[in-house]
Amino acid sequence: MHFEQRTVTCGKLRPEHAGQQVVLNGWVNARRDYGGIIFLDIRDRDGVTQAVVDTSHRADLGEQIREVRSEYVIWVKGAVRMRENPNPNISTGLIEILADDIGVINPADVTPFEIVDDLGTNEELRLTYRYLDLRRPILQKNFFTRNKLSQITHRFFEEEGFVEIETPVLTKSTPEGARDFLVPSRINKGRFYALPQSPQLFKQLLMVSGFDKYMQIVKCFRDEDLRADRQPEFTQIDVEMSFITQEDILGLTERFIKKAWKEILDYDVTVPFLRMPFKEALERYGSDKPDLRYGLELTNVTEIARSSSFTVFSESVASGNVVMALNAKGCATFSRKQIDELGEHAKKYGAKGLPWLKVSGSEVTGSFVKLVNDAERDELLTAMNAVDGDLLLFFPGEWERACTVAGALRTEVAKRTGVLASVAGTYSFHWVTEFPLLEYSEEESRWIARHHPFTAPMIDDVALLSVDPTHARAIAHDLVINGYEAAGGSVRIHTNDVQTKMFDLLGFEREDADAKFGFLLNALRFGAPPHGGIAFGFDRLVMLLCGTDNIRDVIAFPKTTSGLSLMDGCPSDVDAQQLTNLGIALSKL
RNA sequence: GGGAUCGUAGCUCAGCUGGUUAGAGCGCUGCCCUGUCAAGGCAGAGGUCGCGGGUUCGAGCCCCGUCGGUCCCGCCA
Repeated sequence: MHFEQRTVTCGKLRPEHAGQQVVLNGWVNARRDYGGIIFLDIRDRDGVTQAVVDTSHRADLGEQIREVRSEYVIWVKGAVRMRENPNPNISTGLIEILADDIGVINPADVTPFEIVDDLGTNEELRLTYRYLDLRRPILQKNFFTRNKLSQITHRFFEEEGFVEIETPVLTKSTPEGARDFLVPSRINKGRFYALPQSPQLFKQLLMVSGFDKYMQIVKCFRDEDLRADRQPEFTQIDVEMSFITQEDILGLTERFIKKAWKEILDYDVTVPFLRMPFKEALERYGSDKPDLRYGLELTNVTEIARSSSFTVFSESVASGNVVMALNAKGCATFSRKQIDELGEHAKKYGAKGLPWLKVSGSEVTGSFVKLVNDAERDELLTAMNAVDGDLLLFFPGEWERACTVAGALRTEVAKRTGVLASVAGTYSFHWVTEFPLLEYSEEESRWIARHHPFTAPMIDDVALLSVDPTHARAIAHDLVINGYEAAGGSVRIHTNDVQTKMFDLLGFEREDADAKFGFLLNALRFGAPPHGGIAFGFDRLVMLLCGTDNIRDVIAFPKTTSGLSLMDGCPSDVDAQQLTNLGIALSKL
């Protein structure tokens, strides 16, 4: 079809262009037809410009655009002129194009949903027609932000002396950590590549090679269940550096985040970030990635509970557990039903119940108020700074579990009371450090690495490894932004003997460790420099910068929470011949 | 692996304790209209109530199964 090529995009024209002859190309955003005069809003990625077809100006044009409807691709030629009635809502609202000529480049069927920003359409349909969903300006904006962060990242790390090196996508399956996506090998039947969960070992090997400072914006793959902020394939900014201490990694990260927030949001980030040991984060906020934009801190009331006449408390403490507590400020107005809902929420996180007290005027009521004497009751109130109107929630249980449940309720209370909404548009950045190196897996009856098995223990805690591994801390660091784990990393083990010891501790037989990680253990024998690094969740950073809590809003073609792509229908069946070539037979499902 | 919730017109939804011909707004189609930008007026088309089975005289509604979306727990070194 004939079309005249644009001379300008749809967001550029301003009053100073009045009188100029221009050509626009784009999609019809809206048609407003008055018979003798027809308005067409033309949209491209740059904006929207109004074109006017005036039949008193060109009598034939009305017929020419008779069929033109929303989402037709058209061209319009005409002169820029000032509007009689300006539209303050769009950047080109002061001007319009008086059409001298106009033509259809490509017609469009009626779209399954309207291409507007405030769309109520369900995500299922949007993902099926993702290419139409992506026409919406609000979504396009996210991808311009994503691109901007990508460019800033490359620029920043290059200026800091980093070299970007690509690591393999077809790699070796490793037993620790997330489930791998497997790729069958045709040439080596019965054997499989794994898609990388992260380039962890490769970047460490690059340090052994002497590249000193490596970075990569890289796709990673984890075959685990999805969430609002988790996709099976996602993008990381992967960073590793040599001859450094943890301080160097934290400092570098702070400079990077400060630059990104400044350039994209013109937001001044204060550095250095607050640092909080893992234990403190759990104890005060009930999470290893707490949202510090608001308070609502927890209180540990274990010592008061120890001698409580409320046996749920005293027996919990007697068995070595704790009692954590949350003062839900101003929530005494919650109905019995609302408190029950909080109880249900607590149960999801493994709580058995949710003891509570309510302070209304001089009266204290609650689920266990009759079981404790006034002195103990007042002691609890004092410890928690309770005043009239407060609702107090209690969480007896094993320390980490109790803290986690309390933390989940802290978030829930912040949501319900509007505290969370009140901090929208603000940011809190902090480090969580001193993570436990190991945790005991009841399921596997062995120690497993909390971060990963290549994380170095804190110098002070090396001696603990052989006597009290539970309390050994790692030189690890998570960057938390608004309650999201935005980045995580560590200083790595760089000697063969410590790495061997670590594998011993994790219950690997020597032969087994050699078979799985022998290449790393070998590399550490040939002069590995001390090194460490960090990996940023690129998609999550973009989410935060775009102000969305849905990771699918910043990934062009995402999967649903069951791992399907509704648009192209993957994963899909394959031909029997393909399976034969790979030496694969499917068992009955 | 588990829990919650949703699926009715192209879209967003309503549809009572099961009861005649399943409704509304937007969109769509046609006509009218020269200053709108959520245009307006008039008229009209459009439904296998996700799918399969069951209960019942009768099912959008109840039961069982199944597919799919979303959110969460487990999981995510």
